[in-house]
Amino acid sequence: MESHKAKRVTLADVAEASGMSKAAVSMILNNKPGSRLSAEATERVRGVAKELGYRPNAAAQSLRSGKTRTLGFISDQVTVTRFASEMITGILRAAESREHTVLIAETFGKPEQMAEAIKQMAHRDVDGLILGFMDSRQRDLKIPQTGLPTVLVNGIDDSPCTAVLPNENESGAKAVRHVVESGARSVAVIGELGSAEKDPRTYPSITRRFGSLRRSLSEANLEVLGHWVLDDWNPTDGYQATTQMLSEGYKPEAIICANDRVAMGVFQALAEEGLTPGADLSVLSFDDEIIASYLRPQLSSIRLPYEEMGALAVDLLLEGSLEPGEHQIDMPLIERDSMKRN
Amino acid sequence: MESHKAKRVTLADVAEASGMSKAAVSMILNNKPGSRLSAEATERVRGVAKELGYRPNAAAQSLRSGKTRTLGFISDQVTVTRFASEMITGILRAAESREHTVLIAETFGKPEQMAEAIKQMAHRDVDGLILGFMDSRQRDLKIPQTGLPTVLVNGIDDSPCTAVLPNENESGAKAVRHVVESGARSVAVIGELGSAEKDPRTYPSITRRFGSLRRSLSEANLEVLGHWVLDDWNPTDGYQATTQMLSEGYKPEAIICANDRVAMGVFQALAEEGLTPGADLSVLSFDDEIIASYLRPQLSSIRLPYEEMGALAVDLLLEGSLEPGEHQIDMPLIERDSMKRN
DNA sequence: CGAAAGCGCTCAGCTAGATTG
DNA sequence: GCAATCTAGCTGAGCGCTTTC
Repeated sequence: MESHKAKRVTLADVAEASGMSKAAVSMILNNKPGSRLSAEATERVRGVAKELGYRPNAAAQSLRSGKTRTLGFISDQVTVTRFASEMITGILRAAESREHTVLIAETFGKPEQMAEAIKQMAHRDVDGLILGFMDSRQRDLKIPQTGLPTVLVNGIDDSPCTAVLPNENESGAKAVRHVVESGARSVAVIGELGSAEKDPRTYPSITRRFGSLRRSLSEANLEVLGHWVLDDWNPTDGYQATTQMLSEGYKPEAIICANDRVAMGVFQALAEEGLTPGADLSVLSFDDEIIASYLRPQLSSIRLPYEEMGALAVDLLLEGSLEPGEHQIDMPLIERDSMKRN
Repeated sequence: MESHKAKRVTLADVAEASGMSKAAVSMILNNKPGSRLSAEATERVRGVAKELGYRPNAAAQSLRSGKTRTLGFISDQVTVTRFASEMITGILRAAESREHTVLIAETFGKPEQMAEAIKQMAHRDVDGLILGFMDSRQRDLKIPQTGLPTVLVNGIDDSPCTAVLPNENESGAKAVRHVVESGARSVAVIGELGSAEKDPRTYPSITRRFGSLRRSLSEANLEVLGHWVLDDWNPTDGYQATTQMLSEGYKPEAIICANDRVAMGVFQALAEEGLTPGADLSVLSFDDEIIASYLRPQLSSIRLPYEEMGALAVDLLLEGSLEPGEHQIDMPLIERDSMKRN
């Protein structure tokens, strides 16, 4: 008679069924080096294990070994943009290839929940911790000092730590170069953020993006028709700025937008004036959100490489090379149809 | 002399430091009912635990208790739309309020990886499993029979199981009602999917959405100016269908779009003809993706309630009420500015 | 290749002393 | 004065696994 509860198969069951000791079975199933077990026994144990449907108990393994083969990912917000999703994908891919699983938590945009989330992860004894910041405006991360190996993604902190960031220090230069190569002679920049640059720590990405842009613009052989400063980066903002620019008589051959959402607004304003990106003028943007490919024509954009960033964070954690410092990842230019070839 | 490795504080340490037994400390820290320990002792133990920075070892607890307080979430794809993110958010919120953490995995769109992912979760002994399907076209889920309590979100399977779905059986009716109430006399439906309805199991949502639409349309006092069947649901498809419709001379007072991406294309085509949604005619859509609020004017849409779906899945799992069957969640109408008031 | 010792924790069961009838 | 009952806590076994010896 079987017991009522289909008890889970344990190492001991396999050992008994195969006439071996638990130790031997353990060694075989983990193919430990240094063990000299007969091929015949190895074969037999493997067979029995499979037949019985043996599955090691992770809790027991962790308890014994002190390693959980688990990574923790805490996001300030699993937002609505593609960014969180791609970061998760990158993390999952990298973690899987190293045979780790990932625990996920979110602070729901409330910084004070960070400590709680980290405590949860510590309780779970994750082997490493990834802190992802979607809303990169956040400041004063208040990262509790656990002993956990930690890497920040898309965020920086005052305390020395390992961080992975997009290479915004080059992104503006890349944009300008692309515009120059397209043959445009004049350019307008739409979307500089009014408050953003007051505190570089608050908006590191934004500050760097525009810093790079401005430096490159001043060196390039381009007539700069002005910067339009916005309060926010939504389509409406881009729409209004563009409408105003057009009404003031400016006719730039190229427009560089702060991001794709403002570019969407730019497209709308342009359309109302009968202007078509890619044909009448060039539009280039940053981020490469999903809407970039929805626009007509499709928008060329300099991509935020979140998936790569997530993957790198995992590699850093599992490679053990955690000296404090920044790792910058190239932002690739995604060429689509919004640039006019002159 | 302290040992070199700052050994982690265990229950035994707290017990010793407070002059109690491990059992007593365990009871106190877990405030077990039925135990009658002096208030004084309770106080003292709590104090010592905090002072020492005691943190229970989750692996040991799991091993002993057989419960991991962990839920597994496997997604077929952590896509680029808002859906996966919202589902995760819902799951995280619900799980947190019940003091569970969540392990996440993805099949990267490869159905054959589902078995592997589930095995991972089983190995980790999750207390429950949530299978999320973003790409609801998937068929033949091939869910390995683990003994794990499982709920499907946005997917159905041949085997009897608990599933959470959006209430698409009413979504079409809701749309038609809203159009009728707006005072429109004629309507066009853009975006019926050619292949979708051949197999209701393959696209349950789509099939139901259009089933509901068609039933309601036939009962409503509306002139139906035709259904435009599309191959896919991207902006380009909506754009082309609308352009063609307009060129054939149709002038519906309202357009119902299969989803927001299609609606985006519809907006583009309308704009080219000088037609403004909300002023010249009504446009209503489904899903309420992020782009719905980016469009000009903002798009009214019947929302896919992914966050609620995720949360319900958790509740179901943790409540233990897992009879096979479907739980349908209302799809709320998000009113914005694309409906013309007649 | 086996025996045995735990990893840190929880749970059922026990006990020593204080209070009652 | 003594058995019965409480009070307040302790003991020990063992979860399933890995790792000396």
